[in-house]
Amino acid sequence: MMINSTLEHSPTDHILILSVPSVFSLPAVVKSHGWAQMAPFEVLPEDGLAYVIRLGGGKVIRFTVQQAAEGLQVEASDRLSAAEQAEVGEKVTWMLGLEQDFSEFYALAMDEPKLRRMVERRAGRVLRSPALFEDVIRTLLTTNTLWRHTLKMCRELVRLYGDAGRDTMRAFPTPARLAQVGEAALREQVRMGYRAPYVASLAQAVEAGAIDLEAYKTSSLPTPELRQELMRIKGVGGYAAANLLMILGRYDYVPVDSWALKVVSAEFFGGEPVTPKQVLTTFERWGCWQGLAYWFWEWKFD
DNA sequence: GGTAGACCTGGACGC
DNA sequence: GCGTCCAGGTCTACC
Repeated sequence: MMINSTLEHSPTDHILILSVPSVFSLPAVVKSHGWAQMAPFEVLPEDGLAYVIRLGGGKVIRFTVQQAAEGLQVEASDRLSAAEQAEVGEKVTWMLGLEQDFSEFYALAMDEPKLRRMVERRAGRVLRSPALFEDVIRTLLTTNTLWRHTLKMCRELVRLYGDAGRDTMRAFPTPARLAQVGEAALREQVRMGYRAPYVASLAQAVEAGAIDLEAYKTSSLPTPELRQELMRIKGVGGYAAANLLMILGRYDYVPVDSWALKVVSAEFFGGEPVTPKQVLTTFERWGCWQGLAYWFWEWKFD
């Protein structure tokens, strides 16, 4: 797919400057959720970001992103051709959600004390992987396990099956590679457990062209229908679908997990146990922004 | 539409 | 060292 890149100029053949929206914060994107802790992402000092990417031509590079006075400075580990610079610019634009506008939500959120701080922090964008395939896999790895296990599975996936670049850098594995690796190896080497068949079958479907995840980025489907499409992927239930919809810039659903039950209980129900339905009802009033309102709510439980 | 049980891993805990 | 329990979403079968 094509994202309108905000590439402003390239001072050298490995440094790009991207223009950013007037309301934007790189630290807010980096801290938006746990993706920045997952390989091959890396959090840099002062909330910069590094990522190892496999470009369309197969070249594997590492790039860093830092917020600078003139915009975002993207520095690659290798010299890039003009086409590669454009590709990196396009990917970073998508990953940081530079095309998104939150002014409508901010206007509503400023009237809610529990959301005012996120507006002041210029938050709202959630960090994305360059390809939706990668975000679906990451999301599958977050389900039904502890965070440290999620991080371990992702790290092993990249270490064992990611394409190698210079030094020790490795990119996230391609669908083709994971399709070839297969379920048994994912189960035994990555310790994915019952998630292994889900990851293997998704990789095979993407590789065979049976599912076009990238098309979802620009899909004109209404959100409920897009949600149904996502939930046709084995292993993607209500929570995972809502999470992926947020990544796709659709905020009509709240990703209800055990944490949501806990914080909503503490915040709105005096600590009494709540059902997923009660969580959804609590944020219903935020309409097409309810996912964001939930995600950036200033929980007293935090 | 709602519910129960199985699916896995890895850490904590008791013996 | 071994066994048991628990946390964490989704799937499937069943009502």
